[in-house]
Amino acid sequence: MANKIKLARVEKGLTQAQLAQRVNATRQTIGLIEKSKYNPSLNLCIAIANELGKSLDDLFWEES
Amino acid sequence: MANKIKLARVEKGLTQAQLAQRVNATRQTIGLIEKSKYNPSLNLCIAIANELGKSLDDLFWEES
DNA sequence: TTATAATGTAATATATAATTAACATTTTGT
DNA sequence: ACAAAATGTTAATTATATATTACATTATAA
Repeated sequence: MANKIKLARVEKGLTQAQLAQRVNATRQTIGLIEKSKYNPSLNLCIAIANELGKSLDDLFWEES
Repeated sequence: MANKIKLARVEKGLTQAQLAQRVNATRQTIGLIEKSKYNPSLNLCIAIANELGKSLDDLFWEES
């Protein structure tokens, strides 16, 4: 699940720091979201999705 | 945007309090999210979506 | 109308997301 | 191998989502 975000980021040719800057977050926050089971805010999720050209479902949804 | 959640909830025949209980939140939190006065956590968004039979995009995504 | 359920809303308290700073480790390029 | 960039990770602090309590207002049904 986390790797979907990392994959989308790398496909865009962005570092964690670059993505963080573009969504007004810190590198550490991006790293934690990509890695462990962080629980980010909806607004941050939306900003990340917009920046990576994906939707919320693309990055954060798991079919149950 | 906020009304999408309210609409989905009413379609399911649930009150704010009932939905809140099922997603381990409070009635007030649900009410504020419906009024889009809050920035809920991803986990809560996912719980709400699952409970209402919708996806994240269905409830929280706006095409930009 | 009257009672009751549902929702709105505000104050304070608590849990945790997110920041900041710092240093360690890994990766990448030369 | 070496240096630089990228990422990992931890501790302390700040910002804010969420809970709790309480009361007000609006809907719904008898």
